[in-house]
Amino acid sequence: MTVAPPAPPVEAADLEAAIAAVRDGGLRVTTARRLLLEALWDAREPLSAEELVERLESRSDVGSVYRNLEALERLGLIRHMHLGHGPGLYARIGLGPLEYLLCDSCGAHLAVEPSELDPVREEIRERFGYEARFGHFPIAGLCPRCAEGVNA
Amino acid sequence: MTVAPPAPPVEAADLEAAIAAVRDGGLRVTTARRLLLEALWDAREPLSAEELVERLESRSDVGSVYRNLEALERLGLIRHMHLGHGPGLYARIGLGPLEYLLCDSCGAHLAVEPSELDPVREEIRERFGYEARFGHFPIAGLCPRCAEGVNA
DNA sequence: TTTTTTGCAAAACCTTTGCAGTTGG
DNA sequence: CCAACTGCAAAGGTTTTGCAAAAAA
Repeated sequence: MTVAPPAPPVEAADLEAAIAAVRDGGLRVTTARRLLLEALWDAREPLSAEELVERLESRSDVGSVYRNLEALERLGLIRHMHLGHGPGLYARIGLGPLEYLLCDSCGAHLAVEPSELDPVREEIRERFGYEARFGHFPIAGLCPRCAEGVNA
Repeated sequence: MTVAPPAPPVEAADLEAAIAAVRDGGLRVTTARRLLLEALWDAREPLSAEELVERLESRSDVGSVYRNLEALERLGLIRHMHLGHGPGLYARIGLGPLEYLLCDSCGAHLAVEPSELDPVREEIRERFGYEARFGHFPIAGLCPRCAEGVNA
């Protein structure tokens, strides 16, 4: 699981477009890849490699899934994120809001449009020169509910 | 490795104070714990469990080190953070700046005082109600150098 | 003595890799 | 046909856990 997306993201409109992008990328369109793409394009939220394997009903294996996830990410068709501890989660580019806030205490996470975080990003850019991105590692902290509670 | 510090942080002024805090916390002051505390109090930067074991010169083992790190964190004497992939890093409360910005591309990280991030935190609190903390999971993105480069 | 803690070893969890056989183009 | 890809199985890195022996109070 590499850290930075090695290619500019590509939002494939649908499964067909994604398959075409695989072919255009010089990769072969195999059964394992087609099924993985289907699972990713059907998903309503980011999924772990293991969850994806389950959805493949043993028509592929973990090793191949990881290799293919990496390949698809290199093509810029999908991305992965780390919402707290636990396995990395994968999603097609274009699935829902793209950036996250995570609660360290209860694990809840809030998905938001990047534009909503632009003021925050701007503040960070001005002060530190960093171009912050919260789609891979989220903003961590306490959600409103937990911030009320006993927790510090 | 739990996510949220289960006790209010305690800045132990020195090793003696830390040892006292362990005793006051109802835990026994064992050789393994004393050595671990020494390593943590000698450290100039956050260390992984494995690095700590090395510094213990086989006078303790990984299992005990993890158990004791968890215990010390529960007491609020130390904390841990995740700077990118790789092992978690542990540091005594009070060691250097407390919050981080991490570069997704080159892995460099910038440690800053919490007060420097207060405006950012404020922005986030106003918009989302989250109380953001960047001492456990850092702000991720691109550092000034990498933001210049080819990388997106 | 009693309870906590240790060291060791095994396992759990997530991910990567080597390899020989299979498949897409 | 042949390079790319697959499934399997083994291993890698990090962290957790069971247990009998050891040590703290």
